[in-house]
Amino acid sequence: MWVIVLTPDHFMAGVSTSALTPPQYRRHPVQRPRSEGKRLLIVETAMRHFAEHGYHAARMSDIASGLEIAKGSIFQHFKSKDGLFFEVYKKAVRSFPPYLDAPAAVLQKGFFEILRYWLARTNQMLQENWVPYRIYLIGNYGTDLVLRREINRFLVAEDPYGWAAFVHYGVSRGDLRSDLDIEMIVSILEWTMDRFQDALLTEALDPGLFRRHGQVLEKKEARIQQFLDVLQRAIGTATAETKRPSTNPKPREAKRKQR
Amino acid sequence: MWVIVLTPDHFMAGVSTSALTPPQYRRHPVQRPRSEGKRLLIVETAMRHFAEHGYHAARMSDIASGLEIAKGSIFQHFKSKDGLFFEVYKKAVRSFPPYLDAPAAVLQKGFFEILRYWLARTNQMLQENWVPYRIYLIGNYGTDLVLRREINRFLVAEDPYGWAAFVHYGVSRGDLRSDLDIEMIVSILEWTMDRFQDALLTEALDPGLFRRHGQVLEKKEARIQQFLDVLQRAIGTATAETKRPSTNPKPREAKRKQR
DNA sequence: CCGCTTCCATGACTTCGGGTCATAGCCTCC
DNA sequence: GGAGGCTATGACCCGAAGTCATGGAAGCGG
Repeated sequence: MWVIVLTPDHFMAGVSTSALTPPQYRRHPVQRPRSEGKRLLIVETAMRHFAEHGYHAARMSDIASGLEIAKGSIFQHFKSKDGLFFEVYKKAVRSFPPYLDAPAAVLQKGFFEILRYWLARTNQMLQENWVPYRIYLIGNYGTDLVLRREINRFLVAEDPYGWAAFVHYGVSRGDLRSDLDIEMIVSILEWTMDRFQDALLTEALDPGLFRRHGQVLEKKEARIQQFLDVLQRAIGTATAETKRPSTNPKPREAKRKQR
Repeated sequence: MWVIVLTPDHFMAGVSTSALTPPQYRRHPVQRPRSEGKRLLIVETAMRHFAEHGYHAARMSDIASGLEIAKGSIFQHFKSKDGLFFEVYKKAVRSFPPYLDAPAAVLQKGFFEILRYWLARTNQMLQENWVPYRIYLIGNYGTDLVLRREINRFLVAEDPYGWAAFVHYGVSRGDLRSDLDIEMIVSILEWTMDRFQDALLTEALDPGLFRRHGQVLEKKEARIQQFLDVLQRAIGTATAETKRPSTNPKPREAKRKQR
């Protein structure tokens, strides 16, 4: 009944196109090298700018002058500011490691220990690599709904964290309940992990962006433990083992019974 | 080490001030009636506009002409577009019912049944009242990070859904685990409920904004059930009862044993 | 009833930044 | 070396947020 005004499909036509248009150059079978290289340069510079200033405060002219090219040139590579940011966002997100990219030793320990591994590394990874994380943050919470829509489509399509594979791994190991829709498990994980990591991250990246959790590193370990405990109960099988490594556990073999 | 560029405290000075400045009028003890009334009118009109067009596409001039006043006038009431939207957002969010505002009959049934009650009503409430919900959506995902920051501060301060009280209620009834930090429970709930409702809502409000969950009403009931089941395991006590009302249950009394 | 003060509405004006376009240069291939 | 089409350029446009000097209205003291 009400009118939803969202610019329809053709909105990001420029963006998607530029991403999907391989070489439609004349009859050259080879792709023009310059073009791709330039695009990449622009994306890299733009990423820094967006990360430093946020989406709205970033100026196309600054990005251009940072590259010592004309503003207009950027618009020949990327249809719009939105389009450029979208490319930046994709690049940033693609640089994140999938969950299953943990060391073999960690992989063996099972689903929740893998989660713990990544959560514990969150801070470190952030500090080594803050730019893409900030882009991720900006993309998720600091743009227009229209762009957000496009971003979500991308996330669904690419699943950069590899949730699907990871959850299947967990289910096949018997670490995760098999009586739930996979979809539901993935959703729950995405939602909570995103926000939990945001909470961990933004204490450093953007204090005050997210609610609560005022404490510092001391409690961090404990918080992660508690969070994993909750998750384990929610979607894990009742082996009740990964849950509390009371002090520091060793009995980790029985777990391999593979459901 | 890296530079976080966020306009500092004085950023929304105009906004906060305008909200916090009661009557500093001359020596009239009474507040000027005109001013408040006008502010309200503007906020109401602006809310419709923002809801219909989104944040960026909403034009201050349209809002003004919708009210048949000059654009400049709006800027005398609200320092900026951001400021106006923030007021709109606050008004929208304040109009939502707290969780504990369920009918007494529902309240008796315990924490998770209250959740179920509200989830089941989500669609209905949306349709009766889509404007503030859309404002909520826009505020959460469709603005700048700077604004988002302010919004979060507001949400923390006001807790419009009354999570704190609601969770305490749940704990005191023995519906919720008491071995977790209250903070953790509240966070988990906020995160998942927000997103779950978003998923339910945006199917209607903004298809494609959120990931997955393609199905329709048929499955909705089942999804709610599954979601509550997961939540129950995660943060609920093991009374294991609220969980599965197998078909359509009647035995709802035993629950009152109050832990 | 008159001047005075304070608030408020006005709309023309400024500023600023995203996006455009005609033009010129350049590269590759024939 | 000529032709055809990519690509860079920067002056330009346009739209929208935000400003400001002005005039008017409403209350107050006398």
